Amino acid sequence: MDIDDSLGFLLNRSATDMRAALENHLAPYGLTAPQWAVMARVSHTPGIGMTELASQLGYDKPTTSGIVSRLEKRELILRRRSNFDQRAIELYLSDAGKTLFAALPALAQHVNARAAQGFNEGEILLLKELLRRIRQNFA
Amino acid sequence: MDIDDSLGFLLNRSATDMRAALENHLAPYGLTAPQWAVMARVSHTPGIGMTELASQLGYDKPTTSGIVSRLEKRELILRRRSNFDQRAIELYLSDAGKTLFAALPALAQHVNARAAQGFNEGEILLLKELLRRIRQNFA
DNA sequence: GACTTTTAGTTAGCATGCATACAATATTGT
DNA sequence: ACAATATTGTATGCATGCTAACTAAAAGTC
Repeated sequence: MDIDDSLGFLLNRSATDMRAALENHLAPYGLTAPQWAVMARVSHTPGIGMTELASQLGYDKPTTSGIVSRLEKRELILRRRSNFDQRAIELYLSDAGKTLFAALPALAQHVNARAAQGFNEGEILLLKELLRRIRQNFA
Repeated sequence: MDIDDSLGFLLNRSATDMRAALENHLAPYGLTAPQWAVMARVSHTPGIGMTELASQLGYDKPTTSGIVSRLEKRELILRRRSNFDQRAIELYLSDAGKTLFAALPALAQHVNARAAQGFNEGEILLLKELLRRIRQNFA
């Protein structure tokens, strides 16, 4: 049995390929895919906390904290202490972060469209459904 | 649109989940998934070179070289200079490596079976086919 | 044969991602 | 009120996985 016939290999490679395509578009802006994902979530939900952000991204907290720290160092994102819970922080895009994020073309759509080349609508939905079931089996 | 509805997210997460399950089984042996994959390939093709190994695994050469180095440090794998090409190396499992690899239960099958729980044969084949087409779109 | 180009592999640097351990604050139980 | 517990976030260490830059040896060109 050939290695590139295994489900794990195919999942790994297709995920990596798709991510690489995304990062190709992000490179001119100096962003990585996870950084872009963080900015997208914070842009969508200003004031989001670290735990909720990590949960939405599917990362653990240390990973998410690290990505946020690198974005903070570039002054694209702000950590603010919550007034209601001294442990919690609220995340916001800085003005520079908002400007940069607004300047990004519709990257996700573009990469998704490329991934879906040659597929019909039903096939994509089916693929997503199968992937969700795979995840369920490991939950 | 929810983030966990995107194809990229689903691919990434299902690949990570499956890999985590594999590493769960590998942990008692002190191996990671890529390390196991390297040992499996070298076991299958003794004397394989670094470039060919990297190609089969879908990694680049520096990544593969690093994984091999960590296995070599644990004396599970051997780097031998080729007699025909002074640049090339040939990879072999050490005796300890062979013993360890032989002691591993049929991990891939086990994890694959778990991933495929609730799927019929056709669905798995279809999923693999869809993933191959995704990869083609980014090739 | 000398020169150029390829090819095999490593080194260095960076950003994930993970597990573990920790500090600080909130919450709960009594 | 106060001790035990849970929760929020960070620090650390490690193994990927990538790009870019490099060395050494082989192959092609003239």
